[in-house]
Amino acid sequence: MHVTLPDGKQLDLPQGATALDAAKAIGPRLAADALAATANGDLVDLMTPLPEGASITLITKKNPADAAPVFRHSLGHTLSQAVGEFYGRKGYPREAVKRGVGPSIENGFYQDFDLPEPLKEEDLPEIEAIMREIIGRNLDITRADVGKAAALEQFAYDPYKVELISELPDDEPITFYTQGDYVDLCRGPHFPNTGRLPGAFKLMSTSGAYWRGNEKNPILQRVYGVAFATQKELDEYLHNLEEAKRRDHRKLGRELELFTIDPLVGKGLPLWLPNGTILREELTRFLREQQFQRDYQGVVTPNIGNLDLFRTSGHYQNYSDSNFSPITVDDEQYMLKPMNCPFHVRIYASKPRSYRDLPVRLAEFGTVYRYEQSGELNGLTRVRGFTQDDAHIFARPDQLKTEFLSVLDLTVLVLKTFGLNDVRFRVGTRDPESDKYVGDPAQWARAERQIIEAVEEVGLPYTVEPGDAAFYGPKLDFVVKDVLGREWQLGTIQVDYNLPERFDITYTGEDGQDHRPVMIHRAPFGSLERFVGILIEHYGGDFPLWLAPRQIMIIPIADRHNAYAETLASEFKAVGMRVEVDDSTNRMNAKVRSAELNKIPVMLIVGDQEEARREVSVRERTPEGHKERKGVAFTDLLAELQERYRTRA
RNA sequence: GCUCUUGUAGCUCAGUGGUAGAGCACUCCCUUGGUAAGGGAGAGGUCGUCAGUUCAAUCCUGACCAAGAGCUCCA
Repeated sequence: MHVTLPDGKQLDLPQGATALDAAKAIGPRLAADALAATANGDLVDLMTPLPEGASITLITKKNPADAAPVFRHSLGHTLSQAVGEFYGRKGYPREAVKRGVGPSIENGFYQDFDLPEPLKEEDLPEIEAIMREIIGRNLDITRADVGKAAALEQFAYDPYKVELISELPDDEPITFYTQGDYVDLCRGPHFPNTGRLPGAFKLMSTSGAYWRGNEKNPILQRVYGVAFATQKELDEYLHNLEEAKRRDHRKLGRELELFTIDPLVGKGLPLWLPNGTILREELTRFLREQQFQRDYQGVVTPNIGNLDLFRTSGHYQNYSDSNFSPITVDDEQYMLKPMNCPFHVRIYASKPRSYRDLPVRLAEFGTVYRYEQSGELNGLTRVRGFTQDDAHIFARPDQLKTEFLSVLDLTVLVLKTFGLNDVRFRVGTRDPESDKYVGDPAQWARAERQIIEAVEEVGLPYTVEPGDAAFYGPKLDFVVKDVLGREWQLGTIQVDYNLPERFDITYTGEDGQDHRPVMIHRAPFGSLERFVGILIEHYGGDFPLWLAPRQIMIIPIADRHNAYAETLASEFKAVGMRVEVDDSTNRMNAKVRSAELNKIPVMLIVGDQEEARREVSVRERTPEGHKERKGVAFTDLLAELQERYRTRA
């Protein structure tokens, strides 16, 4: 057989040769340094026969990060082996530890176990130490093909492995990987020797996980680890974790008094405190302005509606699991609204519509209620009652693409305003295999095509995810990366041919006949709760001036300056800015510290010098620390801050 | 919803089978100060809730409530 090397050279090798054979054929140094390889772009290990004619590259200790999924997988095995030894030392037989799956994942690996007694977090350092011992033993990792019968016999004690093996085809060989006395059923790939595994790993946590992810199955104990090619990367990762903790919106939400969640009110039902309410109001004001420019019309609809409304829309039938139970009043049933669209459809239907009226764009900051599983609730990012920046566009089919593009444009503008420049789009399309979708497949295909055309026109990266559509139509989700590189799903745009059908809404066309409009559902923020939660973490609580709940703190140096401070404050208030005077009996240093801790972006320090000349001394928070300007004329500063607020700079 | 962990003052957290402590925040007094903590005093808790064991429970047991991590889910 032959393989092709990166420089285009062909290499002749005996049949069944592995990447290690290829490396040896090139040179002994390379063979000694090799860790893994790629064949036709896929990661492979050094022990597996290469496919005939493959283009291969070798991964060596010079670029170990390229083999990250491989060493993470091998570390997973090493974890598995270490846990076996850990229970062995406690006196359990080796059969007592049963194993689920253990793949490599982003940044690390995990392994599921069925253990004779639960593993505690305190045990992790000891297990990690055993892992390092195993690495120190320099065990060769070998690969072997075994027949199905022999495989079943070898793992007879482990029902999970038996289940996995049973499902493999009868005629194909089953691969085992062995390191020392540890053997596991595994497809690979793996490192050639435990001694080559990087030391930059750490066991992080344990948790429960259902066998094969199905909640009807037994729960296994999962151990998570992170692993990198170098200590530097591991340190960076751990530092980012710390940073994420520091920015946690639940923590900042409490410290900055943005919101609270009170068990007496109900879980998943956040209370917006005065400071958080300012954030919300600034966001809605911003979006209202943008929507006004784009000819949206505001509407307001109630929080509950007749059950028949939701029967007609299909929400009652299709989402029965995640609706709040209906409320019976007199002889009628009502439901808390899980979506605003049925109400907007009825507003559309409230009068005859001409083709000249379309598109009709109805917008509402509408609060909806969904019964999320209690384990899913999380701060502001996953709640049971939330306000969508919702709008529904009723358009003629020929207007769909223009409207869709205009919505995309608005969305990109919104995200850029918050410095969320790293955006990708996810097109959720229908899974032809599934029957959860309603409507005509031809219409689906048309809508999917139009979405993809629109996204391509905008030129931003996108992926297509079959099976990710809503039941009534394809959708486009926006996924942004925040400053820490974490991905968040924000708003969504959905094309809907179904609801107009279900509610039988029409418009009169040029031809005098009734025609069916198409609907676009869209929410650039998604929900205000979630968006604010993400913004808190994105900014780490350091909001730009226009969003900051507390914009300006005036700090009199001594209390004889309080009156002057108050006159300045009233001028800021007159132009609608949020200002306070710190007239506490603290010293100035403590006042500065307090304003810093409260992340107030602008501090104005006023003493004798400032008062005499109607000046202020400005201290502003910056990402690097702070910036001071002394002897600034107050009228200039007022104009400057007012302009920054107005332009949302 | 499931598994595990946690629940002590507004916040962060010590602690004990004999009904509780620190720091910060808060209130008051002194201090009138120049860019991240001046000093002193005081107030503040049914130790998540309800049962049980015990002479005695914040501590042990159970149930419930809530939170956290993970799994499953997300129009």
